[in-house]
Amino acid sequence: MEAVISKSERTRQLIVEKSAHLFNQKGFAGTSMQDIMVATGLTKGGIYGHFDSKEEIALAAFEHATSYLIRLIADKLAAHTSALNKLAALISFYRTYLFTPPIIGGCPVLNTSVEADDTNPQLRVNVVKVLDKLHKAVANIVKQGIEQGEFKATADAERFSVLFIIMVEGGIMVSKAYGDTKHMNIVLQHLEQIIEQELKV
Amino acid sequence: MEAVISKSERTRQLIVEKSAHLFNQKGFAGTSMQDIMVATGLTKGGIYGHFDSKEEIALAAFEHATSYLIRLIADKLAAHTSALNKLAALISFYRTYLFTPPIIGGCPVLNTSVEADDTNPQLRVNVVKVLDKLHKAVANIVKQGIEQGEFKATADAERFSVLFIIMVEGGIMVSKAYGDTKHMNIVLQHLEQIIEQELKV
DNA sequence: TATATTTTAGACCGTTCGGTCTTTTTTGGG
DNA sequence: CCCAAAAAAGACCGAACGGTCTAAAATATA
Repeated sequence: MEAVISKSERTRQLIVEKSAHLFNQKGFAGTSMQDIMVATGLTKGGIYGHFDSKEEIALAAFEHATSYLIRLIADKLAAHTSALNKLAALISFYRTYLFTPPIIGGCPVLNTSVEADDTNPQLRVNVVKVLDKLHKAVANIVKQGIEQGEFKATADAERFSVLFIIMVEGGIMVSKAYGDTKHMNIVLQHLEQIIEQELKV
Repeated sequence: MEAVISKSERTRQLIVEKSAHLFNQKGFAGTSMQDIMVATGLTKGGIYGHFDSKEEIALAAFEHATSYLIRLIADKLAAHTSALNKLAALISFYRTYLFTPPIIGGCPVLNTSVEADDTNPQLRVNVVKVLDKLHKAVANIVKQGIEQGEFKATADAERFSVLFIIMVEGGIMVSKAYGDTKHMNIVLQHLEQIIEQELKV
């Protein structure tokens, strides 16, 4: 039973994909329907046949961008069974993040959060949901590491996860501003140090 | 020789102050001249008599917001001579940051950086300049601490400063998204731990 | 291949955008 | 208090905004 993708569905995905990159670079307010028309090669009618508003496109684009990122990360993690290796894979993922960003324009969670937190409650809620997912994913790795005897029983999974996310997001922001991965590397190296000193048995 | 502030200068400052808050909450693209007109109580003519474009207002607003923040921080630091106390004052400053943000809408450096890095080269350059100032300020405290014998001679001032800025900015972003200072507190507590373990003699 | 249905084109809508310009008002030095 | 200079008002501009709607084209089913 192969999933037959209708023309409509393909067009919808095209709009979502192209918009995700636009919103990630120029923001919601900074992206016009004209931009989306040019990027997709569609006209107004072609776009509004699939979405009721620009806002609806933005929500779908954020969902697309973040679920894609989460899938990428999940794939990286699935390649390892050791918690230590999983964390190493995560760090390696973010080390190449700025060189080859999966979605152009940096981190959609960071970008959307900063733009939406004071202006778009719906998007803000969705940002929090993604942050929660990431948080649980990292914390679960640590918990698993404890169970597997790789990490100290006293290791604080929640705390490490919060530090991890904050450092990665902060690192992306600063490195992107400078256009230099130096800062990102420093922070990732520090995370490795925390793993070594605070987590590992 | 008292500085006599002309009417013109007072109006200009009003525009800059009000705009700084608007841009910090809604972003550059998300703030309209109409918004600025309402916030200042001025009309188009009154505003464009002082600035040539919305962009020029944004540049002045960013300069205003960041120099105000830097002044606030400098004041906090000036109250102490010990490097340890200076760092403690800095951490205390950011602990209350989210409760009582000096400029509504979070951190102007974070907000402007995220919006401008792909869209506004001029603003991006100014963001980097402010980040450099902050970086040097923090690094200098550590260097001073080394000279004063408070910190280990091997302490890496540059590295600590990078970590400090990244953690604070990341912490603001995440805490603001959640609407909860929990994450900010975790990261600040971790910074205290770094000071304790890596800097202090 | 005929045809009902779905999808897309693109003209069109009212509104708002950033910005200009002339007129009126306010300011402040003499 | 006068009056030249400075500042602010607000009507106005063309362009761009998000969104609608009908006609045309493409699609999918029988």
